[in-house]
Amino acid sequence: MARRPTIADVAQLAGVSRATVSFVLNDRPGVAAATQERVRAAAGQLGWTPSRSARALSTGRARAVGLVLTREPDLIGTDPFFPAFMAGIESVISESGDGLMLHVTSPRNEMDTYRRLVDDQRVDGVFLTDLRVGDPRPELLRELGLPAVAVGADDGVEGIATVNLDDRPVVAGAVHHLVGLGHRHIAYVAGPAEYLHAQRRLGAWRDALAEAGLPQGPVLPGGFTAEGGALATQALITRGDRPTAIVYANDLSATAGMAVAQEAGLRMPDDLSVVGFDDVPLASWTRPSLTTCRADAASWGRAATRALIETIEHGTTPHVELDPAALMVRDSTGPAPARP
Amino acid sequence: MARRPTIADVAQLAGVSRATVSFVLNDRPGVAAATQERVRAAAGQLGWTPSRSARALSTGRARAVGLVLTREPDLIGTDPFFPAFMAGIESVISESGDGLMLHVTSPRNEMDTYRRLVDDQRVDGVFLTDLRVGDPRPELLRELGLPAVAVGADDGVEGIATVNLDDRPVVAGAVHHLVGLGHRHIAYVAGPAEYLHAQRRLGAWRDALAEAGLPQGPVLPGGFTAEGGALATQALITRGDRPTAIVYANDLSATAGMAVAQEAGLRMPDDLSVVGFDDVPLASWTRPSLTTCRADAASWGRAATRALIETIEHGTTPHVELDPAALMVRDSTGPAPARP
DNA sequence: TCGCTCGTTTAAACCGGTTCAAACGCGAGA
DNA sequence: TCTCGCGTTTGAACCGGTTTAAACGAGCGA
Repeated sequence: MARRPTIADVAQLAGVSRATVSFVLNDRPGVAAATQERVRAAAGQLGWTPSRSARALSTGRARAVGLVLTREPDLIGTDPFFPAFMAGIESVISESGDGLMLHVTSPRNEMDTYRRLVDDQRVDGVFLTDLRVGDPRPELLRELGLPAVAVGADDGVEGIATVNLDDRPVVAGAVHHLVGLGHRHIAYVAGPAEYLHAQRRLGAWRDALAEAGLPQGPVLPGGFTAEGGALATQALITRGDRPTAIVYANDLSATAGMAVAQEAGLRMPDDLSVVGFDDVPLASWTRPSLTTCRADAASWGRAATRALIETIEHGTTPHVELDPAALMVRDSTGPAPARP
Repeated sequence: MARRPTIADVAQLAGVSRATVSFVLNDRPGVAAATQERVRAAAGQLGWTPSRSARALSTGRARAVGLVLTREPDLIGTDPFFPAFMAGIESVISESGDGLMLHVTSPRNEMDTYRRLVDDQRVDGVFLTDLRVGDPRPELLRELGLPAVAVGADDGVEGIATVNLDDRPVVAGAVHHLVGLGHRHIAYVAGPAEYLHAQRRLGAWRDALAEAGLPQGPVLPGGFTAEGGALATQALITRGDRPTAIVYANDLSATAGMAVAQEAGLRMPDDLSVVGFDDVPLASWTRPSLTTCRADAASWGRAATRALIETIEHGTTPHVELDPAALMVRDSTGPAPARP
């Protein structure tokens, strides 16, 4: 009696068949207006909500999308992208009452996680983030037939929707900003080479320097981590030809780099200019505040979700290009020091 | 033909009934060893995975847990707790092949989100985080009959499992640390008063001061935000009786506070000592590095998940107490300045 | 009045599992 | 030889929806 009402209860109360109730629920044409009214009233009176599992079973759709967050356990929480990205996803799927299945996994288990996602049929599609060079996932998903949208990939991925934000303009903008301030010797602290987006940012930096007619500065790995940024910075500032500016692949590296430089007695931006990437919440509150690049992760999430839904429902694979990131100029960049 | 195999296919191949296959799948006793073997072989040969939705429909269990992340849209991403917490959840549920449904919502829509979670029967239980004073959610969930575990609540919540970490020892430890350094005038920049955990940290600070025989220092709201921390700090350092140490409710406020203090010409820790809370990844890379309190969010996630599963499966409501947070002493705290 | 549409409604099969009462086969005891 | 008991297996109902082909009934033209 405290049992949830089923479609049969509604049908009986409304004096129609279950099929009719189902038709009304899915507003299918061909049901008389008066009947619709009766069914709706009955459903309302009983407080009936159709059972997800039953619908999933007969329609074959889970009405949920999946996000796999692959990180080494100790790096979880260092990435400012995901919370906002997830908020963007949610804002779109909640319109249709769909859900988000989240899986946090380590790189070792990543492929298994995707396989299980498919086997379990718990999601109708997945987001593919942090694409890597030679990434096996697009192939795997196409093979398994699971709709997917690649986030931050240009449209090179065959048969998979993509949502991309071109980092090049903003990286170029950062370099121009530095060049305009008189910098001629600009270094780069890169993210892990396996990531496509890390590669693209590095390439953009290279191109921007070339375009400005400047020599390629040194490139050191920073691994997107604080420790990596610190080590790279240490190496850079103790070189014979110390750069006057460093562009970092993310804010975490940049902030750690600033700490190391300050420790070494360098003043910023007087002795050294620093540019980050991400615009983490703390970026405006470091000393000096950090000049960095801000991408709108929530709108990535929204766009990616719309593209994914389109793939799921119509089998099309749209390629969406987002508004470029913005350069947030703060106090960590300033005029290049006079040449000694 | 490219159709997924069903239990019927396995049954046919193994030469048994569907019921038998089901028994083997759920390792129910009463199936001859040889038969089990045949069924397993058949399932393996066909690559059969039972359909989640079908199981969900007949067992009434969704095999997933829900996490609702309630934040103002612009504060998403400032909280270091959740990613690690989610990783902890995942590490437990993935053992049993369960899933995590994530919902990011704003405070306005929070109750609706919980209701929908229940109506949809998409989860077997939920985590209740960020409990507030007079929180309506425990009552709602008990009423709706959805198993839940309250995270960071003492066992006052009737009929709901709790997982708690007592902040008091570490806050007391921080105060003792400051007192030992000679500080007598210690201020507090608090989190939003509606949160239970913010209240408890504040209370712990009060008690620790009282225990040390010191007067209550000023308490200002920081709202867990950088801006709030900055404003509060500004107010504190321009007071007549400027405190020599400030304890902040979280690292975000503390870091912004340090920036403001430095801006005002104060040196840390010489003129002012600062203590944060959370130990965000950047805490060791601010200048000076931040003395703060570290709780192990991943182990919260694990403990909370185990408690939730216990509630779901046995109807019991365990109350788990976690290891207290640890004080990470860094460079932002030092001897109190000599009284002018 | 008969036959035909056309709009509306429905019975029944189906999705792919779980579960329970009943049937089955076989060896032991009477 | 017959019965009983036990371990094993199964048929059939069930979970709560969706879907399709067919039935229904009212209106209309011939």
